[in-house]
Amino acid sequence: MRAVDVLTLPGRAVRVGLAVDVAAFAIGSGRLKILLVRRGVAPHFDAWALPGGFVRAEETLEQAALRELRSETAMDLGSSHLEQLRAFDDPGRDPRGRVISVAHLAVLAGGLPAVHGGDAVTQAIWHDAHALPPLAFDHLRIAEHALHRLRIRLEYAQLAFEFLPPSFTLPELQAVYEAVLNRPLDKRNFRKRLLGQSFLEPLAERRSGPGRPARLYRPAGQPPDL
Amino acid sequence: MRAVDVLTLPGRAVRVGLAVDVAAFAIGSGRLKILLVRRGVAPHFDAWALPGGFVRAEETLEQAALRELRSETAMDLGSSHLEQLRAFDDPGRDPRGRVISVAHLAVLAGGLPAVHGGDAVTQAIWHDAHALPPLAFDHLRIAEHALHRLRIRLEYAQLAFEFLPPSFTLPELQAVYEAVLNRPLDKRNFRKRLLGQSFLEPLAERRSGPGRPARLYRPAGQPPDL
DNA sequence: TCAAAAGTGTTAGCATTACACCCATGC
DNA sequence: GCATGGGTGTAATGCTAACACTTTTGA
Repeated sequence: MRAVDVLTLPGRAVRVGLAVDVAAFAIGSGRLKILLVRRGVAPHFDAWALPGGFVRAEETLEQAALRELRSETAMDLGSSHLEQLRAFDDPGRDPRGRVISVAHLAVLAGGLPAVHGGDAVTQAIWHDAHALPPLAFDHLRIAEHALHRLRIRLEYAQLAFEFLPPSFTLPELQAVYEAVLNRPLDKRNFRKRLLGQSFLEPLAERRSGPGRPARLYRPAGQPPDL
Repeated sequence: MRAVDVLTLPGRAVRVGLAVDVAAFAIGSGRLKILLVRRGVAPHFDAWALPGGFVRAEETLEQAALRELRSETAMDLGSSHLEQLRAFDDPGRDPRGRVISVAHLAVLAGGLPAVHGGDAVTQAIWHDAHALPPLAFDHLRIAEHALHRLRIRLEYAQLAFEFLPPSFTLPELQAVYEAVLNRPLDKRNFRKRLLGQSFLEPLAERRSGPGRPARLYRPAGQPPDL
């Protein structure tokens, strides 16, 4: 690949800091959680924030997002869903000067992965996504934008599956919808709607526990196994 | 405001070129048009492209988009709709090196404003948006993304009004929908749907021409005049 | 046999689609 | 009076929302 720092730009072209921030969601105890870090450096020392940081010259925005998640929270996104939201560019959003941040939405499968503080961060926690504390920079706006997009994707794409392991029961899927939308749904209507569109493929096995065992499903359109 | 080029970034932080590109749409002859420029400089000399260019240190993304539109096509967006789409960051999208472009969607009111070539551009034209020629960089992807967003906004927000002058007739509004969706709509169903949701406020006047004069409307929720 | 959770149908209201004729004006 | 485009209603269909009991298992 071409060297990047020799990029020749027109005279007045930008020397702007480019950052990424990530709103990472997961489900824990039936509630929607968002990943927050406590900043260990200025500016906004000790404030809660979304994980994120500056993009390096040789990486894509997505790679930067993955790297920051790993270094700040010790969490590996693996094959989880990651999508770009938009750039936030309010002048004054960063007291250090002109920094534009490209926000991302991540969705973690299968509960709350362990996280802990790392580079430039003293803590990393999963916080209730419907009751956010004050956040550094414009991260509250970013988090709200991310939640909004998440809800749209839930209805519109099949993003709910991304919160779950490869196979799951319908009550588990319904719990995801309820956690993200933050309201209860009718069981019969939910099943009718989800099974009606053929996004789901029933599996032979069932999941047992207390009560009647539930049928397992997986997202349709996958090869039987791999 | 703080000086920007003295921004101190962590050692390995980015020195990436930051650009904006604009997919600007308008309606002409009942068809959806998109604004294209013919490049007068390398790279992609002489190729068609979306208007755009590098962001300067002191401006926002939106200001950069407006400035590039003005300097490349001599078009002033005025109070027209402008919204950000997303950042495009494929490594290799620009042969000069690492350049990330934040794409924007613009909607022009009241037909096709005059445009002509300007800085670094030999021509500016309104081209049929449903039959795009090959475009420089990844601008075809950007244009398709913009068209997709435009269609979503049409149904979901009230973006159709942005193509029209402050007051307009229902047949004019329907023509906007038909141009953007690129298919005919039923007149009765269209009127029922639009008048049912109370987005429209009827005005006293009518617009005359050949045939029966049409009632004028304006978007609801505006003060009576200003 | 009891507790716990999974599973199952019907009805009413609402939105969407398809479809054809009369109305108001200018020339 | 005729050409031009604006304006109007109804019936069928599909989707959404509300609602309560039975089934299957483990303890």
